[in-house]
Amino acid sequence: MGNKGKYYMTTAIAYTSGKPHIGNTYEIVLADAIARYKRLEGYDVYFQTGTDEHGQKIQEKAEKAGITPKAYVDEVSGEVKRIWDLMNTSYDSFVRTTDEDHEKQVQKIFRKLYDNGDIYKSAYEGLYCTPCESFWTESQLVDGKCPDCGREVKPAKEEAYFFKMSKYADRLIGHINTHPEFIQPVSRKNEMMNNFLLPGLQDLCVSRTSFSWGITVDFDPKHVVYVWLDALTNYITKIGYETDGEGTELFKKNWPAELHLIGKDIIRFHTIYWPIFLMALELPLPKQVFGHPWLLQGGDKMSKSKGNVIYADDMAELFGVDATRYFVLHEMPFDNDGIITWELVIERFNSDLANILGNLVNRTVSMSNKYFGGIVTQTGAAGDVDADLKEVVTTARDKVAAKMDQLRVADAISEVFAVFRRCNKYIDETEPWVLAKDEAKKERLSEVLYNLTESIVTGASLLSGFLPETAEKIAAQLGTTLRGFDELDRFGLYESGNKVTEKPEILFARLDPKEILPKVEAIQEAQRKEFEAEQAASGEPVSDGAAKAAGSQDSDGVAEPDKAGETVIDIEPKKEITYDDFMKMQFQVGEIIACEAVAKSKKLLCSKVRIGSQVKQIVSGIRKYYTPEEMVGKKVMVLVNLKPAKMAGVLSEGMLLCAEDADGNLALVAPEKPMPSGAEIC
RNA sequence: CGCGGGAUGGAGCAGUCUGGAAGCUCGUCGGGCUCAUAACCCGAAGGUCGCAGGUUCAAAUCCUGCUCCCGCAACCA
Repeated sequence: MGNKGKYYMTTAIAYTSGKPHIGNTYEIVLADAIARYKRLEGYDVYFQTGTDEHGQKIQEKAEKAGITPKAYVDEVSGEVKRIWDLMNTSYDSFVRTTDEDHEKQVQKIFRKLYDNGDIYKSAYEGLYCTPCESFWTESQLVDGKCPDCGREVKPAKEEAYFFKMSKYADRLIGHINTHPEFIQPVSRKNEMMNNFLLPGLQDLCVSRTSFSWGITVDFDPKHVVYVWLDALTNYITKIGYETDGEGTELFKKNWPAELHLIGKDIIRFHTIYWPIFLMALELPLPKQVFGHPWLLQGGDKMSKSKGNVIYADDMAELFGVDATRYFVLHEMPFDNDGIITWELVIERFNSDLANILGNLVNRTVSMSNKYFGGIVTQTGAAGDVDADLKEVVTTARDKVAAKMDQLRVADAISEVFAVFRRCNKYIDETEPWVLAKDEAKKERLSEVLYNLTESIVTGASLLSGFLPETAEKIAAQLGTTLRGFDELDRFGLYESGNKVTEKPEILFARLDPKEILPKVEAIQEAQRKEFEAEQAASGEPVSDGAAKAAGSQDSDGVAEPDKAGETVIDIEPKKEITYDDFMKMQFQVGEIIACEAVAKSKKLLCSKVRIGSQVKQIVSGIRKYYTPEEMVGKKVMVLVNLKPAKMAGVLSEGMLLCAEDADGNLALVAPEKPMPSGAEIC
């Protein structure tokens, strides 16, 4: 295999806030398919992935679970790695941003940029939401309130370090314009240019003081390095970049990267901030950044509480690893989001893997055994249809290569299957079972089976980057090994007289949706239970909660639900309040005199509530649990003096109080004995 | 007017940049075949390319306006 040079590629590092679902897993499978393919082509590939483990969110999650942030990320990072390994991904390096060498180097990078004057100390001014501990800009606010929680924000100031983005903007614009391949797909390039670069870049805040779980700024320890300077730099630190030296051989060999593979949501950071950081460090820029689309769950948003999250390990258990890889690779279009449902997975499995591929291998091997005792011999007894078969087979490699060069992996895999489809057609055209009845046509029959076997070996070799295990299995069944890239445009390399396996193993047994879907239901049920258990666990006292939270993360999605505490749930305790705080809130009994669904919303009901002599309009997110009809006439507990707000365009002047269980099911709270409308609740 | 993405036969998508006979996979129906996992092969039906205008010899494709879905982004008063 000729060496075509080095190929350094990375994925985004996965944020360790929870177990990655199939949408997250897509990226690593896509990356692996590219890495394996590039190796097949003859590149010296270095493939890096890993986990991003710092930040406020993780600090909070760890606190909630009652464990240290490090223990929390160890757990989740392990889970990520487990799934990456399960999916048979051939990464060369799995990095963690909590690795000591990375942290050290990030500190040095931060200092270097500061010493160079690219980073300066200033203050972050903005509108601050105290409960959310977040800054917002004027434009992010919803109705002048925090977009996360809807509460009031107030102007605030936080000391922070900033990076002078504007200094490098012109250079970056120049680079993007002269390197049209830099941002892929190209539609993203325009988005970046028009929305961010051309209007003028704002300086980027690169430190935080509001939380501590991060890499400390060593010369100003109350700051931690904010995510982008921490996370993006893994691409250089973990191959051995040194701020004050040449770096390791690995670094010198591999930087700049050929490809950063990322989700479309973080294109901005990889095509604007990251290149600018590199310019500031006087390093060359990566060759290409590809922002892939997302794999979305059909219809509903994925949510653990609904039990409809699809995880790679559940899929692998039901369908196998290669089938899971096949689905995500095949179903994902190039620049639109893909859709995944269990039904679609079953359909694809049956139609492509079982029918077209598995059955082809099976029938071919069976015929060789039946007619020639498994011996495949090239006799030279050619037929009219052979030429077209050979044409399809020997040109497939370059078609796949053309698609892969554009990173159109789904199209590339379709090109491989075109070979298998052609083989099935070839069987029909040549009718081996007819040839077998005529002793005089024995040589032709042998040639037909040889051509088929040869074609399948080529197809399997092309498939090896996408479905590595299956490709190996096919080669083994045909009594041979997979071919190198240089051999794939030739025909007739299968050794004549070779013997195929006597007992062909079914590669993909057809699936009956009636059998699979109940299993899916069981998985979803287990997921809901697990979610409940986690909710319960996170409210537990610290000592107990730690064990439970860790344990639940360990599970593979079909964990036993927590059987204890059937009807009891604990929630996260809030801060103690004073009696005065309590007295600020006015609760009264209200009678619902009319109620209707809010047209623009799926969840909201709009009620007219009589409270004493006045009537208030109150919007509540309880449509799932109450019909408008059954609401009318109820006497319920109302928080009366809540500041009115608009929801889905409808004004709401108070709040109906509900009890909520771990699943989020709601029940209205009502006085236990009849009370008049307007009665104070105190 | 927050930003962005989408709307193409029953389902999922390509085609739109660079205008020039509506295509792919699945499903349905009909036929063929029996080596094979009720698989395979052939054929057919099925589409006002979201709506309304405009540009053009010609529009799914370009322009303008509109409607509906979705994401950013909320399991929500």
